[in-house]
Amino acid sequence: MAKAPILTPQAEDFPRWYQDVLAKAELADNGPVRGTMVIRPYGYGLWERMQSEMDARIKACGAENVYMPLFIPESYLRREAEHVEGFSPELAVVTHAGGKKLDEPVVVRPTSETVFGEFMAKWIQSYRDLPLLLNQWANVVRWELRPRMFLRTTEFLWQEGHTAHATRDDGAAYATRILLEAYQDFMVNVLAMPVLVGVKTRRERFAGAINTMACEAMMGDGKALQMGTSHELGQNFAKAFDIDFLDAGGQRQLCWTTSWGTSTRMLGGLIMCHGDDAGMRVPPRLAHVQVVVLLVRDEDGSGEAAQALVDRLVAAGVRARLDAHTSASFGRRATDWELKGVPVRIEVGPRDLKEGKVTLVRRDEDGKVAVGLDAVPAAVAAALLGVQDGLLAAATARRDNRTVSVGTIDEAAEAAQSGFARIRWSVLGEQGEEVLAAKAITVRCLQNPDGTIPAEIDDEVVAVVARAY
RNA sequence: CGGGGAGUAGCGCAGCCAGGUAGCGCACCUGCUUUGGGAGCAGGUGGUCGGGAGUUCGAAUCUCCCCUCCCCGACCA
Repeated sequence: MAKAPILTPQAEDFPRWYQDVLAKAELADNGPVRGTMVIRPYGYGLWERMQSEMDARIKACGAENVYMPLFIPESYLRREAEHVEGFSPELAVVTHAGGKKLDEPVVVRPTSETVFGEFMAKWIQSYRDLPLLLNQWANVVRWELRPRMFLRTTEFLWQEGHTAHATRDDGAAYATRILLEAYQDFMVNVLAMPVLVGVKTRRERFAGAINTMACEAMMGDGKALQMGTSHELGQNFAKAFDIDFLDAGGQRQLCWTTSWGTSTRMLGGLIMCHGDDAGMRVPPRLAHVQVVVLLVRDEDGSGEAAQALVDRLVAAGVRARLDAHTSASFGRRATDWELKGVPVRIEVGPRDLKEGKVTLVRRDEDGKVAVGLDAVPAAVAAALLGVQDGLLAAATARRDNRTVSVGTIDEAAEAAQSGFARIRWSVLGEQGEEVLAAKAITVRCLQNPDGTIPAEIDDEVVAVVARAY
């Protein structure tokens, strides 16, 4: 008798599939306040790995971590006109505290450009203080009208970097460096997501920025997800917060600032990029559980053998975990680990052990292979590399198969129903962008024909358009 | 805010029209048999039926008021 599928099949209802994965892989629950979420241990473990990998890359780019307060005076937001206009509709404002009405309302940070601006102004006096490269890991709140778990929640976790530079070129170079060396490198090499990089159109630009760059990924249903952004803020915030310095010639000058962020949204992107009808598929370099050793049944010393195998793998630097819950059936446990997307599973039972073997299964492929006990560490290492490459190759193939180059706006609208469309920006233009926006299609980024970030918007520049989350 | 639905066990739902003191599936607990692909059988735990008022001998069910949530449209990491 055919069993009902564990998850709603992707082809039947992709959003429903996504919700099913969140619940069945024990990633997150809805919080009690609309738009909030409770991140469960398995989901949070993935976020911690993301933090760890991203943090190392950010520090390699020279930035240091700080912590700024959750509460911001409302007046700060008002100092930068575009910024307040962009964010005021989604602010959470505290008007009462300590049992009385506050003289000045306090906003819960939606992002921290303003507080960083205020304090960078204090800390920067001389050109010798530049560049000032700061980052923080924090929660922020934006009162979203239509929340979606991980993708758009009222409160989310992120890192936000804020830097100040002596020249426009230096700021632009740093914003680009973060986008490429921290963000793109992490997304491609750890998350196995082949993100596109490019600049945003004026319509899609961050509130208060003079240039916004982004990493854009394609999800399993062909829609786009912005995975991270890096902004040149010009001198807008420097003007608003008096971030200035004395240059080598003793002249007072305004700084050029940047900001850049990636969030728990990446977790949603990871699920929708690699997941299949059996659940998540977590790339090994990210996975906090890279290998699960599944004890089939505890007989004839198989329990001890499984534990010894886990110990050997851990000693070899593999993030391995033992599943010895033999009170649950084999099939149930195998299914549960597949839902969680653990890259490699090793099945240990008396039948194979009798021949000195165990069974190895890759999450990204069908089929199992028998491996001699002594050969397990090498086989695991090879399998982990294989899954990492396999996931990136599959995501890249899908992105390329579902991206078409078109010559007209109508063709772009048609192509964006199932994937990405590439159209010359000189053909589309801001008017064409409005036409597509009416059909819920947006310009995800502008690129050079070879996929690099354009230094200037010339006739060669290509717009990548798609429906987006 | 505009339009459409729904609130009954942890989750998913039936019961409501034709009032009689709450039921099904999953989950959970106990026992036995199982365990190499979502176990089976038996027994069991768990609900002031979103809140309040009213009608009635009696309300999940009928009436009124309130609250909340979800889905579809305009913003966003």
